[in-house]
Amino acid sequence: MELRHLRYFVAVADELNFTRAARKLHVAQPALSRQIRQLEEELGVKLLDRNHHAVKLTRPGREFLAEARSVLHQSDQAIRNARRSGKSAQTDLNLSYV
Amino acid sequence: MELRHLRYFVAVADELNFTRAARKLHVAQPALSRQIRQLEEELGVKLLDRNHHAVKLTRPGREFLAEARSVLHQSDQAIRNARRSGKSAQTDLNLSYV
DNA sequence: TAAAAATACTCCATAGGTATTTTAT
DNA sequence: ATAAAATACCTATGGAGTATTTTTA
Repeated sequence: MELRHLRYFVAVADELNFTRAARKLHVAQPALSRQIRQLEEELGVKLLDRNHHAVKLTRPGREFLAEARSVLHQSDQAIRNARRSGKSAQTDLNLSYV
Repeated sequence: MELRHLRYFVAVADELNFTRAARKLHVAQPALSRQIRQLEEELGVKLLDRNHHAVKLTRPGREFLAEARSVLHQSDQAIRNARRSGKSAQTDLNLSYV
């Protein structure tokens, strides 16, 4: 599993529509379908009910969605913090040269 | 950034040695080096000091390490929960057929 | 000079694209 | 008939491997 799977799943869960989600993600719809299927296969869990015109989260899907959002949020925070921390480390470095 | 970058970074941070970390990850050392470099480039932050024989975490690296571990832990939990949730959803499904 | 990381390439796995089919309304 | 997802097939990006070079302790 990679963050890409979580990003894609969250997009589909938000749209409840593969075609629209794919557009938002700037990928083709079949590519998105494949990644979601791959995720479900790796988890061994059906996350979405595709009932033709109506995409619906399963119960495990709803639970996984909350955790996926949380992981993505946390990884974004890690990136932000690293960039901030990098800048201040740079400042420290400069100071040590004064 | 993908989870792979975090897995690789944590492995190097644990070993403080690219060669050993690569062995543990079952990848070649140059592949590992590239992914770490890529991560640093994406973050715009040097995470590791490679001082030839001595790999050391930078300060931003130490902070990022804690968050990387946390993200990986959380994503593992999400996988576990999904599998558990999937099983119980299956049980529910069966029950509804009784 | 010996160790470890970085480079330079090559290769291939797989993410992604296009075209088409299937499905259910 | 239409809209949306799945399938089939192809392309190509980039992750990974091998061989080699660089670096400095």
